[in-house]
Order: sequence, then C-alpha cells, then structure tokens
Amino acid sequence: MDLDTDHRRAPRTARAMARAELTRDIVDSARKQLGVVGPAQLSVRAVARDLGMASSAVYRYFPSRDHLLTALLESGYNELGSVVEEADSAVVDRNDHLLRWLTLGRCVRGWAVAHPYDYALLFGSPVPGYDAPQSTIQPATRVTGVLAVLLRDIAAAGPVQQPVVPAAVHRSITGMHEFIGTEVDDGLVMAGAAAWSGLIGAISLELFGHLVNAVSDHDAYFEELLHLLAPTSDRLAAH
Amino acid sequence: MDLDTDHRRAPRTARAMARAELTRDIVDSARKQLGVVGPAQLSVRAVARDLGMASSAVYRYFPSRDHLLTALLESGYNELGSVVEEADSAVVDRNDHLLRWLTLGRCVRGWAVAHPYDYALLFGSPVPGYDAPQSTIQPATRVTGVLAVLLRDIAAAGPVQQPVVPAAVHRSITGMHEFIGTEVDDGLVMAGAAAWSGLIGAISLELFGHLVNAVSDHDAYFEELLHLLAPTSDRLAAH
DNA sequence: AACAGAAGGAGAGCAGTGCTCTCGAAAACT
DNA sequence: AGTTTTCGAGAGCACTGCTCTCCTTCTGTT
Repeated sequence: MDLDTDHRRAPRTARAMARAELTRDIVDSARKQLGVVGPAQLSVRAVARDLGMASSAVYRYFPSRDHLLTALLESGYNELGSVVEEADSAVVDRNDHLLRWLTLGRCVRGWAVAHPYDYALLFGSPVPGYDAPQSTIQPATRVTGVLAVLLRDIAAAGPVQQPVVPAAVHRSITGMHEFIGTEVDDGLVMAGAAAWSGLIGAISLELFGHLVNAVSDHDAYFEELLHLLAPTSDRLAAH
Repeated sequence: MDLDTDHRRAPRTARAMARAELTRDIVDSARKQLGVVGPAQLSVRAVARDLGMASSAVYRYFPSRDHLLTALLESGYNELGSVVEEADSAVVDRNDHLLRWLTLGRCVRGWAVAHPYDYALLFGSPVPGYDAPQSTIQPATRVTGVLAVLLRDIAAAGPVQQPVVPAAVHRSITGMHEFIGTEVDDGLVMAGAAAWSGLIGAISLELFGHLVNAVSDHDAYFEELLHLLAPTSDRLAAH
C-alpha cells in the first residue's frame, strides 16, 4: 500500500484500473445526485442503484458515507478552485485589482448558483459529527489562495499601511499571515477577511432563501454588493 | 401563568391545555436535541422516546417532521430576535450608531456560538425539499428589523446621501425599502445589506470550520471584523 | 345524565436508510 | 499450480419518517 515505493501513478493491472474507474463512477454518480437532492439526503444505496451494483459493494470503495462526502468535498473544492483560478488568470491587467476582485466574486457566485447543493456542501452547515480530514483542506485553499495572491499584489503595488489592529488580533491571524504572505500588513489581511466573509454571506443569504422578499433582481443586487465589499475600495477611493 | 387571563387565546378545556403543554414539550425536547445532533439528524422517534410516548402520537401534534422543523425555526428566530432586540434597547446613547451595530453583531455571534446547531438551522443550508412557510418569515424579520431601525436612525441623524446605485439596483431592492423605510437612501440600504452579509458570512465561516488554521483567537478576530463591517464606518470616518 | 362524535394514545407495519456480516468467484501474487 | 487478496452479491440489523388500525378518553349536545 505504500505510495512512495510505487512510482508509477497509473495503475497497470486490470483490477487497479477497474477500481480507479469505478471509484470515479461512484463520485460522479454521487455528484449527479447532489444536483437534485442535497448533501443530507445523499444515499449510498441510490448511488449503488444508479450504477447497478449492490449497496454493499460501494463500501469496498468508500468505507462510509462520510468518506464519500469527503470525496465530494474535494471534488467540489477543486472544481470551484480551478474555475476561479482560470478566471483570475484571464484578467489581462494584473494591476486592476478591483476587476480581479469582481471577477473572483462573480465566479464564486456563478458557480454557487449553478451548483447550489455543491455550494451548500462546501459552505453550508456541515454534516454533524463529521469534521473534514486533512485531505480536504488543500483543495479548500485553492479559491482563497487566489484571494491571497490578489492581496499580495495589492500590497506590492500600493503603499504599505501601518498595522492599525490591536496586538491580540495580530497574534490571532498568524495563520492567515502564513498563508497569504508576510508582506501583507494586518489591515489588508483583515480587509480581505471582511471581503471574503461578505462574499460568502451574500451568496449564502441568497441561495438559502433569506432574500426572497427583499431582492428581486439578484444579479444587479449582487453586483452592487460586490463593489461595496471590495477589499480595495478604500484604497481605490483614496487615490 | 399570565395566559390564564380571560383572553380568548387561553385554552379552557383540559384537553386543549394538555395539547398546548405537550406541543411545547415536543418543541422543547426537539430543541434540546438540536443542541447535540444537528437539524438533519433530528429524529421524531427520539423526541417521542424522550417524552415517553409512541412515535405515532407525535404526529397528532406535528403532521410531519418538516412541520416540527418549522416550529423550531420559529422558536430559534424568536429567541435570537428577542435577544438582539433587548440588547439594542439597552444601549442608552441611541445616537452611538457604531456601538449599536457592534452590539447587534456581538449578540448574533454570541447566540450562534452558544447554539451552533440552532444557528445552522436558521442560517445554514436549508433542509432540501423544504421551503419555509409564511409563519416563519415574521419571526425571521425580528433581528433584521433591529438593523432596519438602526439604519433609519442613521439616516435621520446624518445627511441623506444621494442614491449612487444604478437604477436596476434601486428597482431590485424595493422589498428592502418597504421593510426598512423610504427615508433611507439606496446607498445606506446597500451598506446595511453588505454589513449583514458580512456578519452572517463571518459567523458561518467560523462555526462551519473554515477558519480552523487561519484564526486562533476568534473573539478578537471577530471584534476587529465587526468594526470593518460596520455600515456606519464611512460616515463616521468622514465626520 | 346519556350519548354520538371528536381527539389522542399505542402498536404494527411499510419502505427506506447506513452499515456489517458471510459466501463464493475472480484476479493477483508466488 | 497453488495461495492469497480483492471484490461483488445477498441477507440481515438497527434505525428512520410515516400510515393505518384499534381502542380509550374526553367534549359538546340533547
């Protein structure tokens, strides 16, 4: 089972190939169900039925329903992450930080609206008694990684603000600093955190039905909100 | 009990009193379970077991599990709403709008941290195939109602900004305007929406485990974030 | 006070779930 | 070729939401 001795990633034996194929099929079928039914209602037996196999056979590939959900978590994070990464790299003017923020926000919301149950799995209430294992945190950081790079570029372009946050806050966000980079000051890190919080909150409120009687045109509303939430707004406004 | 006064709401017959009592007991037991197990795992049979009755008897009071969840939704919204209302009214200086915003935010987060599963029920991913009936939207507006009053007071105290939002946005948020009041201009309404989005997003990210490796001292971090999210920040900073 | 009818409890039962076992067959390794 | 691992299938357990029937108890009316 040791992966370090197995240099060849591609499985050679027929059985290993079949296993990889079926593992993918199971995840695909489960994600297909996620498009209809929501994470809590996702059923191992329904996946088995969809693939024409016995439900017990699925457990040869995923030892529990939670492990299957973990795979879906990874899949969703990776899909969202690659969408955001691609869109950000498509912005030609790298110094147009506002546009890059808008692109990131539009991307995340666009993907969330297109895959509401996947978004609910990623950013909604977690399944109780289940904490994400280490394998999911790496894909989860891809989309926030794009934001981190943006913050770095903002810090590199503009003048570095003095850290105006209390020492307790500075100490508390060392994890963010390690992830983003030490050249980004506390104020900008917190601005990014506020922007990210606002983005996730706005999408969650919309998708989870908290704006039904408040907002009619969600596209226009979100676009305006995105401008307000931009971490660069004060800096851009100050020029 | 004050219910025994001769208002027609008070049930007079023994059976009606027993029904009201048992209905309350069921909701209480369900909310007690919510403190441990999460909305999706909430079990009607477990409630019945807790109360020492047959599971089928519970269906005499709540025709389905979703109806029970609706009652929990109402109960949670009312509890959170009354907490926030009380805290806001305890702020003596009504013109200290920043303090009132901070109080609101601290209240919501404090309640959410104390009742994570209740918060997940209210603001997390909704149970699939279930849309909240009309009876829940009134309690749901209590906490946002406090924010609405705050925005009204800000608008009344400060100079009215010109609506700088596009016409499409103005048309889209007529629902918010009707709820908040026409004297609040578009810009302030959107600032309130952004602040509320950021608040819900920040709490959701914390409670749903998205800050595990990023933030160590959540209290200090949230306090700083709350200042950044304040809808009055630009106005206060501009004075 | 007597009685028809409504209300509510208990239990059995149905269809579904996650998950665990055993058993036999097929593939892989030696 | 023989041995060991791998994997599919099926039965089964404990649990769920929910329905149906049966029967007791309470209620409003005569």
